[in-house]
Amino acid sequence: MRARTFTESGRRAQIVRAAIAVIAEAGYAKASFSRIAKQAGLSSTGMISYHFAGKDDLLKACVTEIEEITGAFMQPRIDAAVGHVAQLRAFVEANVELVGEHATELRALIDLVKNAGSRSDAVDGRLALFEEHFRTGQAAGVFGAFDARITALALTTGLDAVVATAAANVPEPAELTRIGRELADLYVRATAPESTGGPE
Amino acid sequence: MRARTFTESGRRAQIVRAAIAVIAEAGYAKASFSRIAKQAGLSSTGMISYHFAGKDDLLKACVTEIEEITGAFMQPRIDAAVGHVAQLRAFVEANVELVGEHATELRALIDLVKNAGSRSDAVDGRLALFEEHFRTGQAAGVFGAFDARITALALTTGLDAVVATAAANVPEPAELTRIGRELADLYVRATAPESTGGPE
Amino acid sequence: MRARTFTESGRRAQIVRAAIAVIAEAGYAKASFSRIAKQAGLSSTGMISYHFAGKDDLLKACVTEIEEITGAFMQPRIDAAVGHVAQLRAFVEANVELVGEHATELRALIDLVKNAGSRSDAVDGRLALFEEHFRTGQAAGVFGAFDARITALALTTGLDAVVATAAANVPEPAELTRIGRELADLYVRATAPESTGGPE
Amino acid sequence: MRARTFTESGRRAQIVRAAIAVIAEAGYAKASFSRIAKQAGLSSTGMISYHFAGKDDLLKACVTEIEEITGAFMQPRIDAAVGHVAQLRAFVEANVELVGEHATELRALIDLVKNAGSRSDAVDGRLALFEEHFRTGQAAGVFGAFDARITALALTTGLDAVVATAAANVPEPAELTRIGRELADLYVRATAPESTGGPE
DNA sequence: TATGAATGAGACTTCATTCAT
DNA sequence: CATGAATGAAGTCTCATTCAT
Repeated sequence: MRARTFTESGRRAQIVRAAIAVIAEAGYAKASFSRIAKQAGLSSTGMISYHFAGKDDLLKACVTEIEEITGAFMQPRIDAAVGHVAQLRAFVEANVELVGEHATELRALIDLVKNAGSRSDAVDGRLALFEEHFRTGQAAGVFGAFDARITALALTTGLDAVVATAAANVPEPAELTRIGRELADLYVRATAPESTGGPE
Repeated sequence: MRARTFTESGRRAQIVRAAIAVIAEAGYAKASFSRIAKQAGLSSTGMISYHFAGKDDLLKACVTEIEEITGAFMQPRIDAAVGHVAQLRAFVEANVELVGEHATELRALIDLVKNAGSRSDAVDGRLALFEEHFRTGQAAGVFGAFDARITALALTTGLDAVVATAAANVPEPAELTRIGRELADLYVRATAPESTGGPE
Repeated sequence: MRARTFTESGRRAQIVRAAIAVIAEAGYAKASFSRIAKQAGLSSTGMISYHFAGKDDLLKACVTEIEEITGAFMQPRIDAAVGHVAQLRAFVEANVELVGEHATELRALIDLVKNAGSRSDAVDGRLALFEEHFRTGQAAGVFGAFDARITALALTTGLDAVVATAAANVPEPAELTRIGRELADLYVRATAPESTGGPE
Repeated sequence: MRARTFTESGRRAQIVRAAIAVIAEAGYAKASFSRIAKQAGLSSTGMISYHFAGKDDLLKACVTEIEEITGAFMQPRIDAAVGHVAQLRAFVEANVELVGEHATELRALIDLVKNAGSRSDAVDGRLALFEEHFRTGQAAGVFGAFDARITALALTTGLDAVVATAAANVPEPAELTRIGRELADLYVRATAPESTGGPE
């Protein structure tokens, strides 16, 4: 059985899932109404226009759907972590771990966000979240004195790339766990306070 | 007169430059032969098909052209640096600095790579370069024991995002320099050996 | 509550009134079942198809509805006039006066008749009425020796144009009265006997 | 050989003529790119989009084309007339006479103007021309004291209706001449000064 | 080389109508 | 009666590509 979030139901949800599948497999550029209709088992593209105001509307619904799925997976794990560093690590590891369960959705989401143009509240939100997280952590003394915005940008996009690569060719669960730990280590190192062990 | 690399000449080069301009300004999705022809001052798209085997061929030529331009700027700066860490820093700083001189080309390149699908020799090459650089640096003891491939992937894409953001809204030269230094610092921290930092 | 003629009732009448409103506001070409359903507060176009055999059927019902409304207004005024000339004048003045009370319906009617194609019993009827009126008036010596058909055609359509113009931007009642009088004067002049003004 | 005005040439003109034919025969509403392409012997509607910026552009070109044709016929006849009354008569008669040579174009033009929405410079121009003609004629004492605007509106649209009717079922040339004379008589009567018929 | 014309496919959207519930 | 879904056709428009000149 497919996962289904509470915001969608019936044909509308079916179309959204078909769109996600097409975007994940064929890419954003090839995700035409024709392909999506075929994937959804619909006889015409008119049905999509019937359920959605336009292509943007459908794509937004896809993003919303995926974010609900990913949020349901990641949020508890992030909330379970205590402290700024642990939460950073939890976010990274949860995101990579997610590849094991929702590779298709993640591939679609990343492609959607890449080609979002302007309408990317989601990415902007995450970026702002990271930036704010860094700032409060810096105030608490658990992060170094780096530029919060630049760092947030570099680390979130780097995370996306690792996730995308993993999603394109899903590895074993153990390897996935290792990748998440590696990346989290990297980010923890990158954001650690200067203090003692600073070489060079 | 615009810089002209040795691989392109005459109309072909003119079309490539027009394509780069269109991609940078209107985005990959809107970069049709029509727009490119108009930008190039051509009265028909036929000339583009005459000079290029197809759209892919033209886009590849764009990537090649941009890489030569960026390479000419970055390579000397990288070569001037001595040691693995310094070269990593030089690469990052040069890439950010490049925004000041070739924002258009960088915007186009990033859009091109985003929508590359599979055929991204350039990105794969840079990724392999970073990975190899990390491995030899690790052997030399100047980098930590991280996973070279994952780290290369995260850091190169993070760098791209920072460059793209800067290119989309080019800041003052001084600010550009600061951003490069910040990012380089971040990456050096992220890749540094754990405890007794061994210099080189 | 809106006026309701005896031929229509319930949902059917509601749809007809919605259609009239849409045609008047958005124009014949934009009067799709979707728009009409929305205007009628219906959630689906299915109800329209249920109540009407097809689009033509609905449009005919609109014409009928409007004609009853306009007839109820104009007929008493025409009947009150005595003599061919006075009746001509009464028709013209009543029609223009009608703009003050049923501009929406008149705008819709004119648009409907314009795009009638062939099935315009209403217009044909009025044309025949005028023609016959002119003929009997000529026999009575109160009209000149003009061609009744050509004159009827030119005057009825000219009247429509004046009404349409007034309905599109409804003027003050006094101005409306003046326009009606002006136009009636014009038509009386145009149809008067040549030399010795024939009384009646 | 078909008439061809100097503003159009080649395929563009061919498409315009096809569009005019389709509008005249099938009506404005049915004049889709598909029908026009078929009429023009084109294999696809893309060709129309290639030559015209959009449907509006094509329709405007049709109007322009027809106006050149009609203008070439009518203008000399109007210019040959001396005096306001004679020119009014010349305009009416020339317009009706035109049915004998360009019925198709006239039917198309009338349908185009009817569905013009806003972009009807042509009709507005003619209306203004009539209105101004009436005003100057009134100042010269050859027209009565009627409202120039209302009269212009009623007479021009009445003329259109007579022309459209004739064009839909073209009568013999002699009958055409008679219709023109009848209508001109009507209009001259309608606009004549009240009492002492002052000629010119 | 260069042009302009032509093609055929495919894009998104809207429409009137039908039908099961 | 009423709804919402579904259909299939047709609409305008853009695209990459080809070809004769």
